[in-house]
Amino acid sequence: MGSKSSMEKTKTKPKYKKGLWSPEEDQRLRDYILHHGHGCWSSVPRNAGLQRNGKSCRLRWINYLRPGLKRGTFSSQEEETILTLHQTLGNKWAQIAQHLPGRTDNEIKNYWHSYLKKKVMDRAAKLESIPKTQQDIESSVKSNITSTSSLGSVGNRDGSSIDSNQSMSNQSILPKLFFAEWFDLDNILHYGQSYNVHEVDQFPCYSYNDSKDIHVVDHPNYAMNLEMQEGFTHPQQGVTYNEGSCSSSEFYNGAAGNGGFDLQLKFEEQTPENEFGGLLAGDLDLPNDIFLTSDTLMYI
DNA sequence: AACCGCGACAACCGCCCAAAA
DNA sequence: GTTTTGGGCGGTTGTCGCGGT
Repeated sequence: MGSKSSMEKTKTKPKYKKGLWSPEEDQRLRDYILHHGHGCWSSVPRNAGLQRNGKSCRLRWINYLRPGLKRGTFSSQEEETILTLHQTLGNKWAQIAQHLPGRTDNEIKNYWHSYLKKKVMDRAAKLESIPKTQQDIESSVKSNITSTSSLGSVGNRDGSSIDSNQSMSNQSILPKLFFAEWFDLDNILHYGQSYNVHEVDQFPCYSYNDSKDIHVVDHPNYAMNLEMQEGFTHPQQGVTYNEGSCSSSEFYNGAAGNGGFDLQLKFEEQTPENEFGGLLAGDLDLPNDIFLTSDTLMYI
C-alpha cells in the first residue's frame, strides 16, 4: 500500500478544478484566447493560469464565451428547424447546430431534452388518438411535404442514412452563417443608402442601390469580421483586429431584420459586465453610437 | 417559512476518430 | 504498424432558481 501511494505521488495527475466557472476564470480564458488564440487546448489552462483541463476550457469557450453566441429563448422558426433537422439527422446535435447560427450543439441538445422531445411525443400521442382514416390523410400530406422539402427525405437515425442525408451532413444545404454576418449586411445602411450583398466569383461583394459599382470585400466591417473569424479559426496566426476600422456612420444598431436577423448584439448576461462588448469597445475602438446593452443580440 | 418537484441550463464523462510521434 | 495525444461529439449528471403546496 505504501509503495503504491509513493508511486501515486510520483505520478500524480494535476488537480483540475471542476464545477461552475467563476467570472474571474471566464475573464482569464477569454483574455487569453482573444489575444493568443486557443492553439492546443491542453496548453490553454496552463498558459492562461487556470486550474482547469483543456477540455473544460474548450467547452466553456465554445458553449459560453465564444463571441457571437445567441442566447435566450428559441424562436418558433428555430424550433421548427430543429424539429425538421432532428427528424432527418437524429441526435446529430453538432450538425443541427450548424444550421442555427449562434446556437451551440449543447444548447440545442438541452432544449431538445427539456422541451422539444416532450412536444414531439405529445404530437405523436395526439396523432395516435386520431382515427385511422384521418391519420392516413395526414401522413400522406406529411410525406408529400417531406418529399418536396429541400432537406430531402427522412433517413434512419442509426447512421445508416440514405444518400440525401449523407450529402446533407457532408455538404450543408442551408447556408452557414459566418462571423461577418452578425452585422447583417443586408440591413445595413451606408451613409443613408441601403446596399445589397452578393457574391462575385465567391467573393463577398456589396453594391449600393443607386449605383452600378460593385465593391469587393473592402467593406471595413466585413473585412474586420472576416479577419476576426480567421483569427478565431486559425489561432496560430493570432488575432489581428482592424482597429478603428468601424466607422460609426457605416452601420447602426436596431435595423429591422428583414426576415433575416436583427442587427443586434447580445453579450453575456451572466458575466458582471459586457466583457465582449468591452473588448469591442476597448480594443476595437468601437464607435460611441453602437449600443451594447445586455438586451441586444449578436449573431455569428 | 420550509419543503418539494420541476424545468432550464451548465458542465462532466466516456467514447470515437484522426493526426502525430 | 502501433501507440499516444488531442479534439469533437453525444449522453448524462449536477446545480440553480422558481413556483406550488
